[in-house]
Amino acid sequence: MRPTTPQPAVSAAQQKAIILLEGRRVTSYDVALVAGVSQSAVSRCFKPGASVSKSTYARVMKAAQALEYIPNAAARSLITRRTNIVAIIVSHSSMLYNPAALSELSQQLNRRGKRALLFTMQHEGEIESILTDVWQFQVDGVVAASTLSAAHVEEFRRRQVPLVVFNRHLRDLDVNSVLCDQQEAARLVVNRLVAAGHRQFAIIGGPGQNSIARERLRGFLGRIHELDLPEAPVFHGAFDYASGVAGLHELIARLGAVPDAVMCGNDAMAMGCVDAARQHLHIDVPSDMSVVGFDAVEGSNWLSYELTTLRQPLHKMAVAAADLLCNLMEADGEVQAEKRLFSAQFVEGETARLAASTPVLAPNPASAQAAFAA
Amino acid sequence: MRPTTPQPAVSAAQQKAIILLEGRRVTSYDVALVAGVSQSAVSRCFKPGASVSKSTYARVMKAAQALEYIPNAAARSLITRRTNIVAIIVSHSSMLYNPAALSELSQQLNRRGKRALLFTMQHEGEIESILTDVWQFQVDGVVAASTLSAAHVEEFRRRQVPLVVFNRHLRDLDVNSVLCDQQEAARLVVNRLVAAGHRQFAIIGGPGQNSIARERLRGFLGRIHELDLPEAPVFHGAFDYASGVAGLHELIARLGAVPDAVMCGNDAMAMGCVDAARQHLHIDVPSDMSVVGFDAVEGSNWLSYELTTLRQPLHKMAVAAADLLCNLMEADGEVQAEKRLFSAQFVEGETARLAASTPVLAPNPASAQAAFAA
DNA sequence: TTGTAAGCGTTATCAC
DNA sequence: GTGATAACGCTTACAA
Repeated sequence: MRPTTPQPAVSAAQQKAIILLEGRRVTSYDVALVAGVSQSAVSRCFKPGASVSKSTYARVMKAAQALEYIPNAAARSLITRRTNIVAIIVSHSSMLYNPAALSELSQQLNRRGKRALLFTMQHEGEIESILTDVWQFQVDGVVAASTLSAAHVEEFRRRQVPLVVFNRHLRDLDVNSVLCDQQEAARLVVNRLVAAGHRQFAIIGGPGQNSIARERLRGFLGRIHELDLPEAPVFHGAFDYASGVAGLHELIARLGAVPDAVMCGNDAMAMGCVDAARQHLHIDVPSDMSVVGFDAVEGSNWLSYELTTLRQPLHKMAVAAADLLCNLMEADGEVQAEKRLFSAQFVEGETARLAASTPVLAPNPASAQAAFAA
Repeated sequence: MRPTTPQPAVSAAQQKAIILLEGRRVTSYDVALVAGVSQSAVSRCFKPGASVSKSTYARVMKAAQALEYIPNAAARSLITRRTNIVAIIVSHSSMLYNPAALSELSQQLNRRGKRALLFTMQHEGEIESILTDVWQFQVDGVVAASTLSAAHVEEFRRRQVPLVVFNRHLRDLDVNSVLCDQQEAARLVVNRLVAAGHRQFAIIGGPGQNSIARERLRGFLGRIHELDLPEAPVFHGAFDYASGVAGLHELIARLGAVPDAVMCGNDAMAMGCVDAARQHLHIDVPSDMSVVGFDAVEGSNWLSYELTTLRQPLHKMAVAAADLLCNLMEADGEVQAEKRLFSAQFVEGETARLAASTPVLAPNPASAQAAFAA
């Protein structure tokens, strides 16, 4: 009774020696040689759901293991036209100030079998060279946590590369996006503070070229205007702690008085503002002045601050972005652009005087006017 | 006088229509057709330093621009055996607690024409599937900011994939690494505190499975032992703020007294410790107790903390890692493994009582003994 | 189920 | 300088 499985044509050790000698990498052809099957049989064994007999599969896998064979993704993607790579474009600053978003995104993509090619952007100008590389690498899709021009968005469409914009409001552009409603959140802050009796506001905003900062500012100012409150001075900061410190000093100088509340474009600036108030100016926060931040970053809830701030549902947003992108990649055709809008959650904290937790004023302008008319 | 340059065989618009119709991507062959040259001429135009005549180059580039042609990286790397991709393997936690390191690394690689394929690791177990993908994508090199086993390191060697380990001390492994001397830094902390009269220490360490945390702890304990100081109780935290709070409470309970100084495995825990001391236990920091952190993260120098801590030269380290990796990729052969060791810088801050800024005790054991003997 | 052979889109070699 | 032509390592009809 001799074995039904034929002896391998070449021993694994022998073939491995040859490969090492020739200085090349292990290919499916090597595995085929050792397993005594055709090269295409090897290929089929690595394709889930292909029709291969149990015995061939076993022989191939044994040979593959012996040779430490791993399929070459470049060769595969050349023919399949899929790379399993998703590009993530992210600005340097959002990486430093909001690492959680990138971390969540990468994780959600991994979970769906995609790997992330990371593009970090220092200046707006870098976007061109980044996009060139994005096209070169033939990524399956892109998540952009950065501002894109209409021309760029159009190029994505022309090249048929699925794009999801993460937490940037691209006004008037028909583009898939996942975002948190920054204006709504900012308006909510004003409403909550007004309900507790604040009237004179001051604002420490983020960088003017940052779309999130602009949306937040727009929300603050719009709501203040709607409610006919005194004009609020604005300091344009850089999203860092020092801007919060400098901002408070300048705003008080400009107002000639301590405002009822300072609303900040992010938490780092809010913490700078709180510290400047307490330690430089001996203003009691929140008794004499309220301070509100944005983002609920690591550290905002620590005992020394317990900042009143807003939390974006980053986890949900990352899941939504990954889902949306994967759907687009499946569909492969033209799909109606979709925008998924999330709401930030108010974190009461201890740096703002607040009324009962249910806001007296409704969060949207129409019903707010109704409330006033009544 | 008719033009010397022949008319294009096909107009760009025409060819573009065909491509769109066939639903394929633009290839160098399309460009060749439009430019009226051979495909290999097109290829040469995109290879820097190839020999092409001015006029051919111009015609090719014009056609390429008209068709929005970008070379396909997969096809290129199939033949050149270079992908221009470097994998960065980083643990989830170091991404959250030290985003600057990743940011610097990605930047330095970009500067050298490499793109970063990001692998984030939640649990140690994921390393296997990550490495499988690393081999698949045929990356040119890997920067690992995570612990690797000897077997993994050996696999890198077998597969001839250049590896640089970033800020992990892989004991007894012959592997290229760039790291900050955590033990030296920890010993320096003890020295500085002892010089200012502290004797009874307590330690809030990081997670036991984290190599950096272990090194720091080893440094603290080793120096305390060498100096014959009272035994220091150790609390094992999780690198987060809450561990700092809980740690201080438990350490005081265990000691039955307030220690002279608490040394922490990172800044988040140190800030938790400072807050717990000041706000829960009404211990004055630094008059009644000193607290020292590690890493000098964003926030450690804010007014509410002004933490005494240690700064790793992350920028220099990222540059060194990128340099080292690029050299390895050039060399392509066996090179003696290199370890580049950096020193952390002491940040005096305001949470520790310190003597004159020059430490009385020398930082290394040999000379310290000499000092005692004298 | 399995093997043969034709691509995928480049770069590299080598005549001309 | 330029154009054939042969790789690179894989997937996928198609035939057996």
